[in-house]
Formats: sequence, C-alpha cells, structure tokens
Amino acid sequence: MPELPEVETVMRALTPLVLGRRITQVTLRAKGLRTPFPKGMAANLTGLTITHLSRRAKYILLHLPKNQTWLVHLGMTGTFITRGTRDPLDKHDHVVIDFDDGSRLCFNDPRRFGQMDMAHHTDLKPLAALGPEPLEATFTPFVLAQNLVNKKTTIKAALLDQQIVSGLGNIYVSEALFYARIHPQRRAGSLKQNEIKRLCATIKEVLTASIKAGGSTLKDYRHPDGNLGFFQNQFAVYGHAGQACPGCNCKLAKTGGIKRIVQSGRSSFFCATKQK
DNA sequence: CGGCAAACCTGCGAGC
DNA sequence: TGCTCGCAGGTTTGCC
Repeated sequence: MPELPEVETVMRALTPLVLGRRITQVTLRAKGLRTPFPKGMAANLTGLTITHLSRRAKYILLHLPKNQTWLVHLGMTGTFITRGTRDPLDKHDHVVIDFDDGSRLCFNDPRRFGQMDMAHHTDLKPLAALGPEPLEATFTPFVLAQNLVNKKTTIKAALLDQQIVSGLGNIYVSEALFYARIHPQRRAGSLKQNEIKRLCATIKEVLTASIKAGGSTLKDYRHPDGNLGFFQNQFAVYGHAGQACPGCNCKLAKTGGIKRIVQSGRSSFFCATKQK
C-alpha cells in the first residue's frame, strides 16, 4: 500500500498517539507477517516508553530507551488503527499494543506483507542496504547518476530498486518519470545528464507534493487518526490508462493517450508522446 | 549481472 | 446470486 509519502504521513499521524506513552502489554495474534516476529518482541517491548518516531525509506522507526528501535514496514496493506480496549478486534489485527493511559493501538495487515524488527538502532538489518533518502539534500543528480551508471535494466526497475534510491514504489515511479519526460522502458544507464537532473528534481517534487496532500488513499486505506490522503486526485498518469495526459493534446493524435504496460509484473503508466 | 515469474497473502471489482 | 479471473501501493527468491 504505502510508498514514502504514505509512510511519512502514517508516522506523523502515529506520533501523537504513541509519543511518551509506556507500553503495558503487547499481544501477538499471528506468528509473524512476511517474516516471523523477532524472538521475544512482545516481552521486550513491554514496559518501554516510545521516545520519538522517525522514518527511513518505507520503514517507520519507533525509538525506545537504550537506543533500541522498533522497526515497522507496512507492506502492501499494513495499517495502524486505534481501538477501545472493549471493542472487538478484527481478524487481521495481528499485533495489539496497550499503553499506560488506557489507549490501544492495533497493527492490522490482511495480506501480512508487513514486517517488524527490534534491535539496537545501529543493528537494524533491513536498513543496512538502503539507498539514498530522496528528500534529503544528499540525494543529488550526481548521486543518482552514480547509482545508474552502466545499469542495463530499465529506469522503471532501477527506481523501484531500494538500493538505488529508497522510498519510491510503483505509483511515484510512474509519476516522476512522467514529469521528467522519460519513458519507463529506457535503459537506466542510457539517461543523459540533463535527464537525470530532471528526474532527481521530479522525484523530490512528486514526493513533497504527495506528503503535503497527506499521501494517497486507494481502496479503504486511511491514516491511524481516520483521516484520508488526497494525492490520488492529483495523479497525472497512475491508473489513468486510456485518458489524455494532462497538458498534452496527444489523445487527439491517433496513438495518443496514457498507456499501461506491464514491466516485470507491475503496471507502468506513461504518455508515449511526452516521454521518450 | 539482468530480467522475469513466482512466492508470500487476502480482498475487491468486473464479467459471465 | 455466485463463481472465476485479474488486479493491488512491497520485497525476496530462484531460475534461465
């Protein structure tokens, strides 16, 4: 479900719900998600206070005393939901967290593609190989160019590779490539310097605009506080196959309009008139 | 190394 | 109404 803007939005919405609260009980209602829960996770979390929250790529980091970190990946369908302690649980509430103020938070994940880990903050294995954080100043055209050099794979696949740049997913890759006017089937290593410069900029722009809109809400996904994101209303190409592309009269041409193709099993949306 | 399909799971909408 | 099919915002593995 979530790419960087959605994870950022969830992390922000989660903050007032958990910050400074002490965990009194964690109940695991499944053996794990995509991977088994770390050994002793529930017991190890009990009694600890969440001191602050942050995000790295598509991971939410809940920081605990003694530099311990509880790492959460939402996968495709993971959500945090607040419930009253007397409310019935959903069958996909796999982790139930009770706090010292009587509040309860549930991690709900129908497809169980999410992931949790708990370790010293310097020893979080899922974070070890991640590429640059796209909204940080360290993510520059030079860095992107370095990570694309000699890559024979398509630019679409390269941008989904979390080691090249972290946090992008299927939606924002299509959107960023559209604004950068780069065809998703281009070989990554074939991009010219000015194209990489444009791409670096559009990645930052599209992610920033989405965070500002509260991320994208597809299906019934919503934030822990119940709010919805609205960036889906601003998609230029994603999910718009057959329609005219914005700011382009290509639909009037015989071969125009937004196309959908499948690349390594995943949909790409693009305008063949604008993107070369 | 590259590219692709499948695997992990469930739910939903479309079409018959 | 009920069935099957295709599709879904992620990541990893294994095969050729």
